[in-house]
Formats: sequence, structure tokens, C-alpha cells
Amino acid sequence: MSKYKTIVLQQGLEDMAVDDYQFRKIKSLLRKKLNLTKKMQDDYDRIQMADQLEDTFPKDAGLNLLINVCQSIKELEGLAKRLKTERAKVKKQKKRKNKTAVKKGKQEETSSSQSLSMDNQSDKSKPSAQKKRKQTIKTEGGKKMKLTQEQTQLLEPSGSNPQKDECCLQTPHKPPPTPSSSSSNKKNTNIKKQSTIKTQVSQKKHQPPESAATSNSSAASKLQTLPEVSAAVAAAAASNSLHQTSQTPTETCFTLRTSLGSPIPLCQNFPMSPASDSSIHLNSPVPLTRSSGVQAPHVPPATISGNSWVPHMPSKTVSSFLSTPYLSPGSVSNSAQNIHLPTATAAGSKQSPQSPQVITSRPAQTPKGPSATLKREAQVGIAIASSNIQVPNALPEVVSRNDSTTQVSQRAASSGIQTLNPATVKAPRNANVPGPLGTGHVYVLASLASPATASSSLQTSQVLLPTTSNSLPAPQGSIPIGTSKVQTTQTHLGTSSNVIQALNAPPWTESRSMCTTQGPQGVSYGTGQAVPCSKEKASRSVHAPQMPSATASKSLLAPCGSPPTASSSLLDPWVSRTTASSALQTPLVPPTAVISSLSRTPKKGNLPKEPSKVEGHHRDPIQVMVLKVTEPFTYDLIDGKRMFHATVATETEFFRVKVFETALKNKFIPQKIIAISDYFGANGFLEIYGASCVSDANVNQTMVISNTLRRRANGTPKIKDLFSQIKGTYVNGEFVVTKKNERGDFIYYGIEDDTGKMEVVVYGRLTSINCEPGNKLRLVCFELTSREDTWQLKSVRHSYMQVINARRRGTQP
DNA sequence: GGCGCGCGCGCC
DNA sequence: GGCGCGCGCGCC
Repeated sequence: MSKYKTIVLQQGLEDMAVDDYQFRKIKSLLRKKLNLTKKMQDDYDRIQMADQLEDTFPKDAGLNLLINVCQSIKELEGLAKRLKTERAKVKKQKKRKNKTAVKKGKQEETSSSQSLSMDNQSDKSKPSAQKKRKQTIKTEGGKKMKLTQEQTQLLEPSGSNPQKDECCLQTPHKPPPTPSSSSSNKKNTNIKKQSTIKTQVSQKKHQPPESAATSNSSAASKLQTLPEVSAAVAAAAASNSLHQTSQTPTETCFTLRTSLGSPIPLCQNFPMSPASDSSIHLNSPVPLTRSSGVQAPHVPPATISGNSWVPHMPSKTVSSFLSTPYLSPGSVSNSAQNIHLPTATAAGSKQSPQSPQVITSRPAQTPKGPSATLKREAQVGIAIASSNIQVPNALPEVVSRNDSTTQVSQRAASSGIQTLNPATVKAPRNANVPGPLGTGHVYVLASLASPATASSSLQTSQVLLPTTSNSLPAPQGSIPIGTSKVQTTQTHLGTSSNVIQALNAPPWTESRSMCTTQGPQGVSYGTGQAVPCSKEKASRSVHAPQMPSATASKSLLAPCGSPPTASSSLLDPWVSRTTASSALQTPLVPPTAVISSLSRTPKKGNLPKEPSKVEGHHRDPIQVMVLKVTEPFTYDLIDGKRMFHATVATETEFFRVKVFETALKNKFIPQKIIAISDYFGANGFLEIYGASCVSDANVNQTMVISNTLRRRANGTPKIKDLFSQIKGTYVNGEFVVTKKNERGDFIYYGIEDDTGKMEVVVYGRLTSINCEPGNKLRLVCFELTSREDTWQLKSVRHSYMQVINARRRGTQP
């Protein structure tokens, strides 16, 4: 029954709703009926499962059984309905030809009976297949709905519709195969079990009247998913980290491609920027994204303006985090679990921190302070890493110094708040130095690093950050935070963001800040940092916080110790978040206040000079103001694929956006505030695939974007400054054309400004745009690269080019 | 405490 | 986008 098989595989097992966790659950539920051995259960991917179903139930390829299973899983009820619909279609067709169709009413019975009879067949049919894990990172429509309902204010329209899933569909990014993937998975499962169910929140909304019991289980599953996600993320990160050093994320790319290649109908429609773009670059770790995003409801309201940052996931950082495990596997795993646990408990809280997109509260400055500290820390870590050695000894001292408890509090606040900091952007670029081995050490060092060392190294750290540093700083800061709060979708987000912040740390200069920060960081963020510290050196009082089991964020902070009061206050917010998603806002507020008082105000927060980078799939809504939009254009002439670019900003950072749904042009109106509830971060862009991913912000929503930030977001970089950026960076700007040279299929434009000159290389569709010397070229999404001695801006798949100030008008294709 | 620097901001 | 101002910070 090829038709049934097709439904089972492509519309069933590969449905976006069937994330890895759900898939495993399905395997578990079918274990008996399909006679799955333990190994089969662990190893089988979706295709193999489809084969197994087909072998066991040749009549309908196991479709009925699959439907039954899906019906028993709350999250998959929607899928069950869809499958029923598909089954009905096939039956109709069959009726015309044969009578074979089974009556719908008896479907279940038949399936069960079949299963019983067929049991024996299954085992051997399949060779130990390749373990391709397709982790289709898909979220369920149902989850979203829940979210939307809860969050009505923010997300209203977009989320509710199951179809929205389409937005996510693209996600198909698979987590790169981690070396230790199997182990990690297992861990995840464990974690899941342990994790308390935050699902309750989700449950509230959607429970289908049908089976309360099922719903509960499903809820639990959802919760569990979070850990998975984190694990997956970690795995992905780990893999990434390995590759990152080279900067060519071979594995990541591979995975992406495979995902693309795999027959996932849903995905096909969506352009996959990572894949599509000529170069994927380091950041690709998209795979991290997950369905977990569902929890969006938690999203804290406006209060947490700072939070907007959270989303950013410096993939690198994440990876680094992961990498640490390699150093000390045993310890690492433990740490990982710890991390997850907190998340699970706090799951509700997680989201809130992340989502906090809410820009409304402007306490931007306060957030900045914390962020700065974080950054510093990161730097320190980096610096240490570079120096590598000896730092550890210093640690004790450092710890003692940490009078900066206040700082800790700051961090905590900041962690929640600032994920998105622009700083992140910087970090990636710089990173060239790969130091896989170093990372582990670094990691430890960072936590321990004495102030002195840190300060000395700081400058270097900047350079180092990208490669080595990534791993180090990120893990510390990011992990803990991420775990505690974010994890679901965000897991990566949260973590990454944290990481990012660290990396970002703008104030390279301040040595002292570092010292203080260090101590607190580890503690405050707890799980993440703690883990590393504990593993290797642990014991220190500071590290103690690490241990914080899932339960109390407070405990974590406390350990940090110095600033009990402040810290406690900070923590509380988190706690509250965890417990009550609704409460999120209030909690947030206190932290910021605390922070401001405690921390030395950083003055003016550092406004980013470059767009913030986000990695992975994010479902927590982010509110942004639209600053700039291009016209929709066709980037794929063959398939007629269209998109447009946009620049959006929060009060503290800005983002470049690729919108692959041109119908969203009516949402992307300059000066308008919108909520983006489902997006992917890749290569420095936010990518939006579905019309439902963007909604209008609340009417009352206000957002003040400083002129400085606007200028930076819309401005043209100086050519000289581009020379100091890493290749692979995507550049926007308007440049005066001084030369034009057509060679073969390429057009080379010489561009220059008062700081230097370089070359624009145009290939493909954009060569049809007529631009002559003297004109000005508006470039969007051109890739910085170099050939021999000349720096170039190269057109890539999603590049947009426009001639301005030209007598002849060249427009986009 | 003075000086210089970097940053954000606002004016033009 | 350029320029000047004010602020905060770090250095001496």
C-alpha cells in the first residue's frame, strides 16, 4: 500500500508535530506491537519505523495503528486527525477500485488485531539501519495554540492556528550528529523523567475533552521535550564547536542538507536560508531549534524590555558549552542533567526570560549594566582561555574578591534580559581561533580565572572569543541561565543568548569588572557555570551553587553568596517565573531594580554597532520596531521564490530579517511595532517563513528606538571597518560605484568611500541590474569575502541590490 | 583630582 | 550622516 505508507511516513512520522521526543514516544508505545528490540527502538529513524509498520501491517502500512497512537498522545491529536483525513481519502479511492477499505469505525480494532497477529514478523526485517536521526524540529500547532491563548496579548492571531506550524516546518534543521549523540539522548530521557512537569500551563488550554489521562501524559511529554531540546542543542552545539574552529561547519551543513534532502514535504516549501545561501558559515547550528517553543505563553509581558536579547543564540557559544563535556565526560553529563533539571522545573520561567521581548519597559540602561558585566565575564573567560593555564589557581582569590555580589545579581537580571545583545555579533566575527581542546580548559579557567589574569587577557580575549572563547564564556554564563529559564524552544536561545552576552562583553577595558563578575556569574547562572566548575575544580564555594538542583534558583544565587539580599531578590524573580508564568512580569521588574542599585551603572548601555545574531528556532515572541524594508524580490528565478529583507530593532539592538512570506510586507511597515513569534536565526539573520509568524503589537505598545541605534541599523559601514570583520559576514549598505567590469557571468563593481575601496561581485540574477560608475548601489545581504588582496562583497542567494541616484533605474529582478 | 577617551545623544 | 556636547569611566 504505497499510499498508506506514504501517509504513514510523510504525513505521519515526518510531520512536524512529531519531534524527536514524540517520535521516541511513538516508538515506545509501539514497541510491543512492532516487536521492537531495544536496539531497534533506539536506533530506528522515521523511515525505518515506517518500514517496520509496513512490514508488520502490510494491509495499511500501519496507518491505523499510527493513528491510534497519535490519538493517545495529546500533542499528536491534530496529527491523528490529519491522518484520518488522509486515510479517508485513500479509502474513497480504493472503494472505487476495491472493497478492501476498512470501515472507519473499526479501524482501531483492526489495527490492534493486526498488530497482535503480526508481532513476530517485524524484528528482523530491518538491518541495523543507518541511524539517521531526523530530528525534524517541528512544533506542534497545538502547543502554539496554547501559547497564544495564554499570551493572547502578544501573540494573538498568529499562534492559534495549527497551520502555523508551517512556519516551523522549515525548521527541519536537524541537529548535527553529535559524536555522543546516543548517550546524550539517553541522558535526555532521564532528564525528562526527572523533570517536573511544567506542562500544566500548556495543558490548561488545550486539553481535549477526550482523555484527561492522555492529556496529562502528553503534557508531561511536552515538558520532557524541553530537556530533550536542550540536549539536542547541546549535542548540536558540541558538533558545531568541533567544526567551528575550521569555520566551515561541515557537519552542520551536512545535516542541513540531509534534512532538506529528506522527503519532508512540509519543509520543501520553505526556503532554507542556511542551505540556500552559498555559504553557511559557522553559525549554522540551526538544528537546535525545537518544538519546545510551544511554551511561549510564559513569555513575560512588556516589563522585561531587556529580555529581548535573550533570543540570540550564539551558536558558537553553545557549541563550546557542549564541547566541555568532552573534556570530562562523566562530569559533563552530570552537569548537563543538572542543568536540564532546573529547566524542567523552571520551565515556565524559562520562557519568560527569553520571550521578554517586551520592550516596553525601557530600563534599557539597567539591563545594559548587567549585560556589560556578563560580557566582561565572557571576555575574562576568553582571555583566560587564551592564556590557558594557571588561572585556576587564582580562582580562590577571585572568589574571595567577589564582593561584587551585586554584580551577580546583575548578571542574573542581565541574563534574563539581554540575550540579544549586539555584542554577540562581534564575538562571532572575531572568532577565528579554534581551540577545541582549549575550550575545556578555558571553560574551567574562565570560571576560576583570577581577575588579574582576566584583565590582562581581556584585549586578546576579543580576538580569541570567536573560536576558543566561544566555548568558554558561553558555557558559563549562558548555560546556567538558559537552563533555568529558557529551555524549551529557547533552550538554545536562552543558553545561547547568555553565551552571547558574555561574548559580547563590550567593555573590554575594565579589568576589575571582570573579577567581580566571575564569581557571581558562575553562581548566579548556576547550572551552566556550576557544572563546568564543579566538574573540574568544583569545590570552591562559588561553584557550590552549581549544584542547584532543578528546584531552587534561589539556592543557586545564594551560593554566589556574597550579595544575599540582592541576589535573593534577583533569584526570586526567576523562581516566580518558574512557578507562575503569569507572574513573570513582576519578577522581572524587581531584578532590574536590584540590579541597577547594586551594579555600578554602566552609564549608557552599549548600543550595538552590528546586528544581533540569533541562532536556531525561536518561538518566544519578540517585539520589534520595523526600521527598514526592501521591496519583495524574486531570489530564485527558477522556482519563483520570493522574499524581502527588513531591519528591525528593539530598544537596545537591531536585527536583520529575511522574510520569505511576501504577504508579510503589509506587516513590515517602517516605524510599526510588530511581534515575531516564530523565527529562525541563521547567519546573522532572523528568518520568517510564515504569515502567521508575525502579528501586530499591542496598540499600547511603545518602543523608543534611539536615533543612534537607528543610524547604526540603517547605516552603511565604512569600508575600512569591513576589513576588520571576518569573512562570511553579511553586509548591508549604500556604496558609490567607481568602476564596473564585466567578466563572464560576473560583474565586478569597484566601490569606495572615504575610508577605502573594495569590490562588489555580482553573479546571477543581479547581473541584470544596470549600474554604472557614478551610481550608488544599495546592497543588502552581500557576503564579505576576499580574493587575493582585495576585499569583496559577493552576491549570494538572498542578496538584494538596488541602484540609487542613478539616471537609469535598476531595480531588483 | 585631573585628564583623556569612548560612547550615546541631539542638533544640524 | 556629520558634528559637537555631555557623561561616565579609566588612567595617571
